[in-house]
Amino acid sequence: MPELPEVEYASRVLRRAVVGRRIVRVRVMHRSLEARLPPSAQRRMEGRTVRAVERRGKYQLLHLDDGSVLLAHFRMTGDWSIGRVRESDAPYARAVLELDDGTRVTLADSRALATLTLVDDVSAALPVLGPEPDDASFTPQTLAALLSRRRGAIKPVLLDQRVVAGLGNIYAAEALWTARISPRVTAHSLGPARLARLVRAIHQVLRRAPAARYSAARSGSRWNVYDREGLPCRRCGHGVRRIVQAGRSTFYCPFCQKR
DNA sequence: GGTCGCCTGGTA
DNA sequence: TACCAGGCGACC
Repeated sequence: MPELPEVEYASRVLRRAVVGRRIVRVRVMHRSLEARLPPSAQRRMEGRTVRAVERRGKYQLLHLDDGSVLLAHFRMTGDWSIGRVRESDAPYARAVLELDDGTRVTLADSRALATLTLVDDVSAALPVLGPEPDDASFTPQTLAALLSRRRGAIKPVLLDQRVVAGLGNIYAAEALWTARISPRVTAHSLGPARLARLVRAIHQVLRRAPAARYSAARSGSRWNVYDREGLPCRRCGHGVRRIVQAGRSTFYCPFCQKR
């Protein structure tokens, strides 16, 4: 999935295409999606007008005019493809919204892990999410409070959406590199100075993230540590290491990211 | 906390 | 052929 900057960009693309438009037809072309968005929900969406599009963490919320909300989550490989109803389906099309102006919004998702759910009560349906990284409430102090009882390594903790909403595997690694903090440090052991660096680093890596998809450029050249195993650290030249934490790859510089 | 499963595709 | 992948929820 895309992480926060990509989802933010996708939600803007979606907003431009759908707000004020009426959904005339819904199609679901993949079994696992069909289970989450059954024909009854598809029928219910047809004829509804999209009032607004919001983003919360990596979720996109399409507010419909009957009060229901379509929750979209891209997981690893989802994305919107905006086209016209008369065109042939986009590659990896898993679901389609056809709009009254002839626009076709496609959920394109090679791995088919993305989810669409129609809900009446968003707060009941959404998991608890931490602050948005750009929210004023995301500070070294509030982060310290959230980490105070976390005895695990900081990197997997940063992926916990209850701590901060929207960070994923790439930008968690990038932020720790920027803050010169080892991904293996126990979360609650970080003091005020390092927490301040971490908050600043999270802001910085997200702000500098390109809006479009990762695939737009080659990996290894666009990040400071992510996907750079064995390559020299861009800061100190020491070899970047890859370890596995909570089943996910972590890339870091064992020399200049301190424990 | 860690591990697995969900799905499918790209790459070594 | 095997391993890896931007996420996350269920399970121990």
